Amino acid sequence: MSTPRLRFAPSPTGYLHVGGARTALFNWLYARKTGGAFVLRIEDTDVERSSADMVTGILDGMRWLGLDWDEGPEAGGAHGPYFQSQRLARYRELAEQLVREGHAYYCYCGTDKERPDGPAFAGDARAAASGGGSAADREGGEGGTPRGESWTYDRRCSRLTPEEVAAREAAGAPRAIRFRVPEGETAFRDLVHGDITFDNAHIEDFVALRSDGHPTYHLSVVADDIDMAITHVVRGDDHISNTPKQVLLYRAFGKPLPAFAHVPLILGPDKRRLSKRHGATSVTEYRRQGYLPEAMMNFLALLGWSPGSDQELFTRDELVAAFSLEGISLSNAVFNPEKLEWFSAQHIARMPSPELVRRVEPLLEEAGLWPVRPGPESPVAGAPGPAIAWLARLVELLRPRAKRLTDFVEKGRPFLVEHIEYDAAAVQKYLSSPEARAHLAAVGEACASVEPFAAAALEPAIRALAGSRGVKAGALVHPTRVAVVGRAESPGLFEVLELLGRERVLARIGRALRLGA
RNA sequence: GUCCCCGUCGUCCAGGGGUUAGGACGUGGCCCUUUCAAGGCCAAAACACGGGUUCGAAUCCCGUCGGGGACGCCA
Repeated sequence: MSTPRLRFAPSPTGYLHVGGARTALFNWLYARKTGGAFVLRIEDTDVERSSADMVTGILDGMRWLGLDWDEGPEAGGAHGPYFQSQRLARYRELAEQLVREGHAYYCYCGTDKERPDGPAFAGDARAAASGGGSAADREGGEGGTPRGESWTYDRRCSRLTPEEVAAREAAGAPRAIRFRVPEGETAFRDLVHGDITFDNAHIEDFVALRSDGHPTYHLSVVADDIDMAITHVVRGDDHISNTPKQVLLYRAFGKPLPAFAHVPLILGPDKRRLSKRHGATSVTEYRRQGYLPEAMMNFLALLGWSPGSDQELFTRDELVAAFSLEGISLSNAVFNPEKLEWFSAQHIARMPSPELVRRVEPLLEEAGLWPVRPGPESPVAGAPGPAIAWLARLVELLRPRAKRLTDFVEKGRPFLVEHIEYDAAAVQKYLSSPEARAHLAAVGEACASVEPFAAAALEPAIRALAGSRGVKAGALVHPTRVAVVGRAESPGLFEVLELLGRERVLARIGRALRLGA
């Protein structure tokens, strides 16, 4: 077989959500693994609900995740255009071809609500589900004999005489094009689920071209997948029941079927399909929350796919190397934000320092914390080397307890502002007693003279001081921590002191001493 | 309702005729420790149910139940 060609075909009626992102990821992984092409196609035939902003958002989300496409918007390609709204003539041509060849017919029924005599259906699924419509009702109607037991369009327009057609055309009745579903069964092989067979009696004569000339989903995907030479259709399980219609279309066009692979859906904690009401579902939202894109990719890849081993942490390249369609699981998966956070922490822990600094810096800038303003208490003032080197030290100090990039902003704040805020509870707990304040004052004196002002010298000095004062080191450490960062938690105190520098440490201890005086 | 898909710890995955049913997240405990994390160790925690087939079933078959999805001139 020629090289694989895969595609991700979102409709720009919303942002890129995690389900779509994972579908895109599986397609991308397979394309990259096999050296095939990854095509991005925008399915914007629903003019009402599509918007250019959504396209931009989806593209941004893809880029953030690192899912680059070989053909599509902004990339071009030999099979364009890649916006369905620019391919309308092609769909019409194909729809007319179907009619010409007897695979489809004109339908003048209009939509359900447009018809004065109600649905032209042997039954109405929604009404029946809510208690309406008996079997007797269904079978009585004019021309309405149910084919099989499903409630499908009664095909009344397929039986129109030439005179009736002429009359409707003369009256200027809007017409859609409906596909004529043949008798029999439609089967296809799914790479994930195996062979799947549908009785055609359950497939209705679906609309291929709307009366406004726009194609429906079934026509446009098949037309595009044929024209774009797509070899593998990897998409959500929710498309399984659409597939027989599309298979019928491929046959009517006389084209070979692509390989289908339907991947399980991503569910919310309530086991229902993940949606807005489950909270954050857009990829952009996770980006905003500070998750690393490589963590998101890693997490998403393992939702519904397994390498067959116990390995969980993967780099992008490792995923590409390990990926295979055989590892896709059969059952739906619940999205677990806590595990995502774990992946994020793990990827932060493994990221090379310069890269991590490069990611943190813009967030600090956005928060107005970087670059630091010049001044006597500027954190980098007394520090050796360029400011970026100082930032790298800060990032390394914070790294072990960072789960997201935003943690560097929040936990880094005391190191980047001149006047820190004091947490009331921490002050109350560690700085309110006279003993604590006396200890703190003593630490201040020690800090004024210890040489060099580095963790390696500070630690023995402060421990010795604790010994001479007859207390445990903690009795000095805790008040000092609160004094210099304003909180009860921080990285190791001695490293904190060193990074802060003598000037700022002494200033903050002095201020803390005056705090409740 | 009809059709389709699915069913291993709370969650994500491994296993797939004979295993003490494995790993990870989360949870609990312990260790480390100046705090908080991180890290290390330990623990609790699952084969939906019922029939077959078989010497033997979590694994194969059937049924039941449960869950999900699709039934638009949405995609």
